[in-house]
Amino acid sequence: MIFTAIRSRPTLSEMKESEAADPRPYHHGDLRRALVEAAVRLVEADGPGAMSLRAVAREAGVSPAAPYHHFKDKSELLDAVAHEGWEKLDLAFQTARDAQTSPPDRVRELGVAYVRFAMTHPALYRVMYDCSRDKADMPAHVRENEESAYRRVKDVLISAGADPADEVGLELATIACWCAAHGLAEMTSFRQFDALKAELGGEDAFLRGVLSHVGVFAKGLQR
Amino acid sequence: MIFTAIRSRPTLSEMKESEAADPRPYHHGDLRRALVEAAVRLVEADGPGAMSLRAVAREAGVSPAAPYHHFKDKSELLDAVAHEGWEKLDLAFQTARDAQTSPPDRVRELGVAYVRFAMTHPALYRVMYDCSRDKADMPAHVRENEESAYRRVKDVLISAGADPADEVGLELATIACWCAAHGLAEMTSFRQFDALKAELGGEDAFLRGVLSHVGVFAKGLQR
DNA sequence: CGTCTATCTTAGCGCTGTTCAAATAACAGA
DNA sequence: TCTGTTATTTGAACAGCGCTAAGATAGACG
Repeated sequence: MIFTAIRSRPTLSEMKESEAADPRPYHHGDLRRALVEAAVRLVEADGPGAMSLRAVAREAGVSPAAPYHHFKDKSELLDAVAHEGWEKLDLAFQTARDAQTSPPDRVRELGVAYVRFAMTHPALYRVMYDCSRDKADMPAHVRENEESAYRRVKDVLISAGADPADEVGLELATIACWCAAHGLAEMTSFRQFDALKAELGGEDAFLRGVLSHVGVFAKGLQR
Repeated sequence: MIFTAIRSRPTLSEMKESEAADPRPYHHGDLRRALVEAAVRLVEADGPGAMSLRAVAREAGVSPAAPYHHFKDKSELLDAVAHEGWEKLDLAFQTARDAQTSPPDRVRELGVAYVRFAMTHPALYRVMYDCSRDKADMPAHVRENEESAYRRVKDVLISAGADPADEVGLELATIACWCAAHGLAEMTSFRQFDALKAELGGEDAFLRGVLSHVGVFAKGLQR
């Protein structure tokens, strides 16, 4: 068997003492994890379109049918990829929030961090949004991460002076934040703006320039 | 031949007196047009993912290979679909611009019209953006329409009081407008916000509430 | 009328997502 | 340690996809 050669991984008994997290790694060790990692690798390398289930299986060194015992669908695998993405985004958010900046600036820098994330992981970012958009029946764990990032924006807004009592206003402001950042994230890749970026002296200046038109980014919160 | 039965269309000689626009309609009448229309129909009906070239050919009543004499690629057909979309959007913009509203409100209403378009034609809207995003080598006619819509936003901003001399500022404001509207367009489909929409008394109120956080939408232009 | 060219078809390649029965590896209990 | 059960993986197969190549056909043009 080719397989025993590939699997230079811990056996079940060995795994149990290191990390007994997931149900049970069998033949492969932890194929589910391996598949997600391979998928992320392929998506980031060649774009979401190039990520076929068969290619992922190939990358992981298993047969084309193997993934179907860990994901009912291709879309379920993509959900897992998106999940990974939301976790990375949340990490970027934490870093931005903890940076040494005044609360109002912190709001804007959160926006910049968001857009920067989208630019650093464009394909992953696209998968994240396609997953969120396509399904009314969004899987719980994706929704969870998405809401966690959403809440983080809201928290920064509050710390920047938003009134937590004005629930509706706060909600609208958070959405406006997110909309502007998401919109900007999808636009920055357009070559059209290269000249403008140069004129402003770099990409960050461009981002800040656009975001400063959004009230909450520009001057904290006052409705 | 099945074919002669399907073709109850003007022959070449008949066409020449009505509209001699495109190179030459041969066997089918004007297959190129028929394919684009079929494609738009399929996209709007079943989403962009369901639009296969073969399905389009089937819908138009021709063989799977026929489209390749009018489009070198599937992506080229999608470009044509996107083109159709940008034209529709531009039409919606004209209507919004000509409505009886004060210039500052006109800016916001342009945003609302944009988002409404995206909600009315969600699949078409997605095709439009996927086309714009995917290619650095965006086909000229798509880019053209895109820029026409972009310019329309800028014009409304000027008519609302923006300083045409401040080119950079105007550009940034236009982009901010577009970003917020595009971001909002992609978010409104999220079920998450249904409660909030209800609380605000409808979708339009929700849209205006979010857009009012963007400086240019809220109060015309002052930088 | 014959020739020519654009248009369309038929057939086929390799790829995809997905299903199914059969094989295999790990575990549980004797 | 052997046995049966179950989770995991494979191999083969299906329909559908984008796309190509070669041949048929219909209209345009001399």
